[in-house]
Amino acid sequence: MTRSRSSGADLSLELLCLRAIRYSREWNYPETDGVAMRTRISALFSEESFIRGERCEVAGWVRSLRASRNIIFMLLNDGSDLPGVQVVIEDHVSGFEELKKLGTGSAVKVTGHLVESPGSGQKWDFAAEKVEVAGRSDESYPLQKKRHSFEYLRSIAHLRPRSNTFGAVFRLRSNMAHAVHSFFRERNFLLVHTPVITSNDCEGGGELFRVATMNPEKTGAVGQADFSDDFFGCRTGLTVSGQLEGELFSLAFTDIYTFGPAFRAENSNTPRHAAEFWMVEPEMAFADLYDNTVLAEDFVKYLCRHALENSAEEMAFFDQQIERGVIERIRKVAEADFVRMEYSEAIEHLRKAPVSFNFPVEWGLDLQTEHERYITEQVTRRPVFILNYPCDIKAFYMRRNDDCKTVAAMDLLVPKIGEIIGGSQREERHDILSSAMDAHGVGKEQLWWYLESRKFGSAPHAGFGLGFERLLMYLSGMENIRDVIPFPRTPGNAGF
RNA sequence: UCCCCAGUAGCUCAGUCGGUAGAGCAGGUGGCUGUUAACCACCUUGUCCGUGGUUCGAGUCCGCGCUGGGGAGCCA
Repeated sequence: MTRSRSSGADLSLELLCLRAIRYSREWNYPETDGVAMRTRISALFSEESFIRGERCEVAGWVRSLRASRNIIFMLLNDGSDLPGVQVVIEDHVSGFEELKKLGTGSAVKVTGHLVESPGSGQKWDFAAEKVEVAGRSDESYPLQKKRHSFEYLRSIAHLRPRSNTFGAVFRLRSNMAHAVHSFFRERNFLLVHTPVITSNDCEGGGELFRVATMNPEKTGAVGQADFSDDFFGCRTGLTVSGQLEGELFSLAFTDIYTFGPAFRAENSNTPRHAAEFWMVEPEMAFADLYDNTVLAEDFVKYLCRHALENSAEEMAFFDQQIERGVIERIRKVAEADFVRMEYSEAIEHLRKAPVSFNFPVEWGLDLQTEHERYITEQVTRRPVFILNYPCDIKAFYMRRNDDCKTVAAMDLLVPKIGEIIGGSQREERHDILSSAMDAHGVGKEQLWWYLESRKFGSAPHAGFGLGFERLLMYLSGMENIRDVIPFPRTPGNAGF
């Protein structure tokens, strides 16, 4: 729907496209009476021809409607921006009396033009010449102009994207997904789509959802089922991570990343966990743990800057409605130098802490949420990498350090959220990886290919995983992961 | 999965000491020449989450269950 023409484009192709658009426009909108095409509301205020008052057509859903005898004010939103546009309908417009009764949520197309608004709430009005009702909204439309609780909005997930908050959240989500790709593309990382269905259920990342075509009512309990007769001929499930396959690609394309869904069948009931979520997982060959922290720091800062610059309207909304000061908080992260701290040093800080913790602090034990938040909120007061954890509390694939007590793991902790990134340098030495798999009880029969990658040109490599939804929570101030996922899956919830 | 809290009209919530159900908003009707969560008048709306118990009587007290929220664990 762009109205500007790129100069270098293939002209004949462009003409074909324009003709196709024209045909489709005539098909879809036979009564538009010479108006070029539908204009997105966000484009209305940024293009000079519309500001001069050129006639055009906007289409969207009614957010609110105020009618008096001779005039109707209709707030129209098409999802392209937060405020939408106020459509002013005067009594000469065809169907005026019927339009007065139009319900909130109705879908309408309006032909008209921008005029400067004499009112005080907005700069521009859209003066209607013609209003077509595409779809009326029933009087039971559940979204009201006043504030709803997020809990209630979750129960109407089919309609909540039409609310201000979720409009902002999902525009931010879309922008940040693009930012993830642009960050890695600028650095010449290869995007790899790792499989969603996997046969290795021992990646260390929690319970798998089973994938099968067999009918459990006929074959009995899954534990007794014979998977050799099933579709894949073996036990399969939904992936918990694309990392292992990502490593294989990094050993061919050097720098790669995956960005896709991951699934965990854990019975987690917290505001930070979902059964289906999206992960960003870069992997770099010929890179060590330090390189990994550099990439992670650049990545997080890039994403913060991107949100502030490219979702400024949404960030201003979050700052006002969701979390006061969120813009300043994100700006500080974008400018901060992240701290790098050894696990052992973190333990020392915790032992010396003038506060008491509910969980014990001792070298060899994992850091609890309360410990992580103390470090990043009280000790460093900025994002901090915790490096080189004891091997016993980390996954089998992490590289054993020379002290034989720690592995080259890293967690990035940020104020308010805690862990936002987890990663490591990978064990590239065949014999050490082999014994680590034995020690962790990881089946080599299933992961033979992973182990074998260490036989043919194995190289030092490192990578990390960033939970995309946790990033969105961090950027927006939204406090429940269910409110940054379009249709969230959590225990007992897959209804939409 | 464990601990704590909550569930009353379509939504947000009030409901006193256990005495028989309320407000605002939404919706409906009418009014209003420029509104801004419009305003004014009138009107409609209840399995008080379910279930069992205590009691002359339960929205209110007790048990169990369901759902939601917060915290913890698991983790991203």
